[in-house]
Amino acid sequence: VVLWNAMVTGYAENGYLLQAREMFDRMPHRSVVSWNVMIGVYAREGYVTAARKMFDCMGEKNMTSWNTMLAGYANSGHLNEAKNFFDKMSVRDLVSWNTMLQAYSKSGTLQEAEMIFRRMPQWDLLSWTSLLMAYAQSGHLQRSKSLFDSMLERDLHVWSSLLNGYSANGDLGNAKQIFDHMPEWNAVVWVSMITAYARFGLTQEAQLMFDRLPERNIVCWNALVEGYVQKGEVQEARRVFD
RNA sequence: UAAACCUUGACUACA
Repeated sequence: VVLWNAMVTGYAENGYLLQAREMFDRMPHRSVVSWNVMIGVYAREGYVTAARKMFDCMGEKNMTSWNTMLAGYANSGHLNEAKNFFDKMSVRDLVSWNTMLQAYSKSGTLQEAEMIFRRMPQWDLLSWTSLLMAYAQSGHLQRSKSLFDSMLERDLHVWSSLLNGYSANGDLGNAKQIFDHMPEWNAVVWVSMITAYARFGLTQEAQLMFDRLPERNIVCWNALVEGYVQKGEVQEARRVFD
């Protein structure tokens, strides 16, 4: 059964939704995980209704089944369904709470996010990061900063969320400072920084950043080109593009 | 048997 599950997952991850389903149907025996996989697959591909059907059809459910379905609603923008579903859950673990918290953070409803955060029985790094994100995205930069300062554990996601709050709100000075104080960098934070410069017209700063990039992926290039385009420096954009 | 399969977090654009 484990091997079958792995196969189904493998098909789905490579975009072969139909083959995944066919595999699932052909399985001689299905475990809870098999059903969970299919629910996740459908939800991720945007077929939330199909996912829900599977969820209702399956017999024994575990925590992951509920969380997968919840995430399906949350990540496809069905915030109300997510909330209803969440309220119906008789048992909620940290993942359930984090999923709901992130859904609210992403949707910019800061108050709901805070409410969830307060109601949670426990927190982990993801919970704190999500709240930080909620503050950052809604422009409450001082709050995100003090939250950051109170955090003992900080991984790249935490740094990146803080940085992105500054850059998205045009506080380039602080963004740069955070960037310079980071213990390590990856493509995401570079792009965040480049985008910020580009968006606010500092194309030469963006270019400088870009030149310092250790590794460049397509997203980095897009960010730089976009900056030139927005400023109307079409020939520069073209140069980069070529 | 804390060994193999499933669920939650950061960046650009496009859609």
